[in-house]
Amino acid sequence: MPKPDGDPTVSLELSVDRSSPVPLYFQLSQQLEAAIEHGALTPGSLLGNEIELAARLGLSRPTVRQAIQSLVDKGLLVRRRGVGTQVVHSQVKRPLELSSLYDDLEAAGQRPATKVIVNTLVPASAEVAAALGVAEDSDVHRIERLRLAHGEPMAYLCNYLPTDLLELETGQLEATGLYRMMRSAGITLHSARQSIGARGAIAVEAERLAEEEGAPLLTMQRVTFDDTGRAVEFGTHTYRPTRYSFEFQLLVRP
Amino acid sequence: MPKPDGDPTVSLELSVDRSSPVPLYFQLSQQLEAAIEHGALTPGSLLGNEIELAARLGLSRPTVRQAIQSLVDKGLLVRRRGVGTQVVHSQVKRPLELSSLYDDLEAAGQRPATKVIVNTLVPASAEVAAALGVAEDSDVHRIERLRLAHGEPMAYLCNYLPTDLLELETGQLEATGLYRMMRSAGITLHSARQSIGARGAIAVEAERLAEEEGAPLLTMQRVTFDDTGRAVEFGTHTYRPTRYSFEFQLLVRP
DNA sequence: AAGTGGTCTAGACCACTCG
DNA sequence: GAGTGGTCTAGACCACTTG
Repeated sequence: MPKPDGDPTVSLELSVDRSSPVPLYFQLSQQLEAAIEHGALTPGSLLGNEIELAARLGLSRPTVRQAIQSLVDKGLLVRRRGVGTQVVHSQVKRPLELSSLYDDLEAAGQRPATKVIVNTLVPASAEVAAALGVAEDSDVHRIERLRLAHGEPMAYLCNYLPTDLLELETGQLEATGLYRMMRSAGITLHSARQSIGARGAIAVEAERLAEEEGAPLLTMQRVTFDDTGRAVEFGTHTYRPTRYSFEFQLLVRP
Repeated sequence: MPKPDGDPTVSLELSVDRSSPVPLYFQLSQQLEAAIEHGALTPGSLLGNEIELAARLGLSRPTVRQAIQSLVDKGLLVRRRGVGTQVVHSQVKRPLELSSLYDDLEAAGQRPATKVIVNTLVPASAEVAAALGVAEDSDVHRIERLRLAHGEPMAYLCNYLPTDLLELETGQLEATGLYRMMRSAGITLHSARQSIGARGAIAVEAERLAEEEGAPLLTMQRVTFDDTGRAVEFGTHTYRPTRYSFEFQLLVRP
């Protein structure tokens, strides 16, 4: 009698606090995620059916489904009709979900060291104006930062921002990071349009990054939008490929 | 009396077919997406409240919510409590969602021309064995392909696959593409772990891509997993950065 | 105060998978 | 045939935003 994979029962300590302001489905999904993360729910194991799980927790089935669905969307669980819900077993799960690509978005500037080289207002070039959706030659913030790791330059970041969004203090930029500052200013980030490429370093880039002219560089351009569709940031970044690469996990949409 | 933005009413032809096997929420989300795409729902316009929409269509509110939620997940709509549901206005919406990164996953090989250079079995190296989760020196498929655009080489793709998954006919590979073949073989793709970087071309790479030695190349490595967590493909790709870059849209998770 | 989305319930029937 | 997830209903109360 071959078991499907792992343990079909769930003898897990799950409970919800109805007096908490945290939604019930969210409490459940957090507990399940934690159980997966620290191994209480092993890869391939079945979760037990939704009805029984709902009964055990005193929840309705839709609430339990909502919790499970959020983990399916994260790629941690897989549902199969007629079979059940299983924990995905993918090698190296945790550390790879939020990696550099998103990390840049989430915690830009959080790295060991970031040095602000330029923080000024400039008239928008045609390219910048088009990206940010502002008038050409109107003033925009221009920030240039050097990111260091272990004392070595890793990346050179050049960003443009509209002037009416937030204050950009150099000290805070180095301590807090750009994206965190935008969030604190009440900006709700929604999406970003990215382009990743490569090219040989021109003289000034080579000097900034302690490379030689013509050395391969990894490049990234990004325009970030808030939830009203307004462009809130345009960035042109160059990375030393020996020190940095983009690593991330991609979920295939069903 | 300043309107929030756009038209707060929805005078749209929406209807569902209850005799169809297509789920009601999916019928609705498709119609809404189509309306957004061809401009019937303009960016910034409000969708009208869920209750009224449900009543108008003869659906329950949860069903309408499910339809709306799927479009929120795609980044096409934004919900604000106390306000309503609005169409996001982001510049260039359609063509950028499925771009090269996913395109590679979805339709690899669909490009103007793909030439299969190598299609053979080889013993797995340590790196390949680790990526695919097979024993070292056990046989694996090795495929090398040259991708051309307008007669010029654009990328060189080297892929490894376990032997027990599918047949790999060279003709079909050139006509259909690797990912399509995997799907046809009943493999449900789930996620991929990617790494994008850059480096100078070594001699053999330079020759393949008609570049010079040391020229900057864009590189991508990927391991793809099916929904059981099994590694189904490992690929090492090199791109000519003057002909190819990775472009994609990133949604910020709430 | 009115209107919106956010959450939740307690059922129901169906489609699919598997033994 | 038994068990699973997939879909759907008709309500309910709450939290938040806005005028």
